[in-house]
Amino acid sequence: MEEKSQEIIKNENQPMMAANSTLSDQIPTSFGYPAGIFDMPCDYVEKGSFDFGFMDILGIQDYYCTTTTSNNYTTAATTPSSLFDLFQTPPVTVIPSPASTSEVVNTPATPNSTSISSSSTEAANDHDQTKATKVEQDEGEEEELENDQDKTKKELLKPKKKNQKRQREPRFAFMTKSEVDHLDDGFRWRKYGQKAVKNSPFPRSYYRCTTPACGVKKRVERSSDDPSIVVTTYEGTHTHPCPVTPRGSIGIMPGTAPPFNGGIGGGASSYIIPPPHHYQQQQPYFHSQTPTSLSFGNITATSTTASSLSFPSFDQERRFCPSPADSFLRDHGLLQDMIVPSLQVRKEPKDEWN
DNA sequence: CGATTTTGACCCGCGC
DNA sequence: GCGCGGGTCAAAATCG
Ligand SMILES: [Zn+2]
Repeated sequence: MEEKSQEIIKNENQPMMAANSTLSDQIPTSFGYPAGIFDMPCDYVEKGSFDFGFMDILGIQDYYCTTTTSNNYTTAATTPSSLFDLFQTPPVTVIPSPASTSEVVNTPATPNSTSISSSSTEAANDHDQTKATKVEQDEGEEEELENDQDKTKKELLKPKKKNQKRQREPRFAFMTKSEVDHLDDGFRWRKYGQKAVKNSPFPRSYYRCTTPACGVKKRVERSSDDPSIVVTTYEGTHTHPCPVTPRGSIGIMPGTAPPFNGGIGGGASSYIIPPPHHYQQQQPYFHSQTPTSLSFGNITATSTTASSLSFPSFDQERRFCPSPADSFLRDHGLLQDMIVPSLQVRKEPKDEWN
C-alpha cells in the first residue's frame, strides 16, 4: 500500500523536482522577511471564522498550525485564515457543525490567548496545569498492570488514580497539502487505530511513536472539503532523538539543537515537528494553485506557529527534545519548508502566562 | 521471524 | 439510562 502511494508521488514529483530546489533557495528569504507573512492574515481577518470552523471540525483546539504559518503569537489564532486563502478553498463549504461553529467564532475575539488557553483547558479544569504536564509524560506512558484478577479488558482501562481525565498534552495540528497520509517526519510511527470521521468521507488514523518510553501520538486525517489537505495532529513530545535517520542526510546532530532551542525555546517550543518529506509534491502544487501566496506556499512552515505558542510546563521535562533540531537538519529540502520564520518570533508577553 | 497494519470490539465522556 | 462520537486495544493478517 505504501508503495503504491509513493510510486504515484514519484511520478508526479519527478517533474517538479526542479521546483523543489528553487524552494530551498527561498528559505533564507523567508527568514529575513517574516513580516510579510503576517501581513496576509490581517487581510483575511474576516475569514477567520472559517478557519475556526475548520479547527472545530478537526477538533483541535490547542495549537493550530497551518501551512501558512504565522509568526506572531498574537495572530496565531487568526493565522489559519490565510491558509484557506492559500488553498483557495471555498471556506463556506466548511463547517458542517453549526453548534460548534458558534463557539469557535467567538474565539477570534481572543485570538491567541484563547487558542493557547484551550490547550490547557484540560489542565485548567483541574487547575493544575503544571502538574498535569509532568504527569502526562511520565505516567502517560506507563501503562500499568496492576491487578489481573478480572478480565483483561477491565485492566486496560487503567483508571488511574486522580481524575485527571487524560490527554492533557498539548496538541499541535499541522495542515499539509499532500496526497499521502504518511508524512515521514523522521520518527517511526505505528498505527494503532483508524476511525471514520463524522463529516468527512476520509477516515482518521491514529499513530503512536514506536520508540519505547515515548508516548507521542499522532493522528492524521484529511479535510473533508479539501481532500488534498492532510491534517496531522501531534500529541506529546518525543523523549528521544530521531530514531532513524532517513538515509543520508545530516542525520542527528545533537549539538544542533542549540540554535533552535534558543530561538524557540523560550517556553516550550520543544515541540516542533517538521513537516513531511513528501512535500515535494505540495510545494509545486501550491505554486500553481496560489500564485499570490507564493511566499506562503514555499514556507509551508506549518509547525512554526506552534513554537510561538510555546508553553511553559513543557520545558521541564522536554529539554532533551532534539527532535525538532534533528528534523530540521535532517533534510535540507524538507526542513526549509517548515523552519522558516516563526522560530525567531516566539512570544514574549505570553510568558507571563505562566 | 519481527515489526507493522488491519479491523472489529470495547471503553469512556457527554448530551439528551 | 441510552446512544453517539471519539479514542484505544489486541488478535489476526501482512509486509519485508
Ligand atoms: Zn518518540
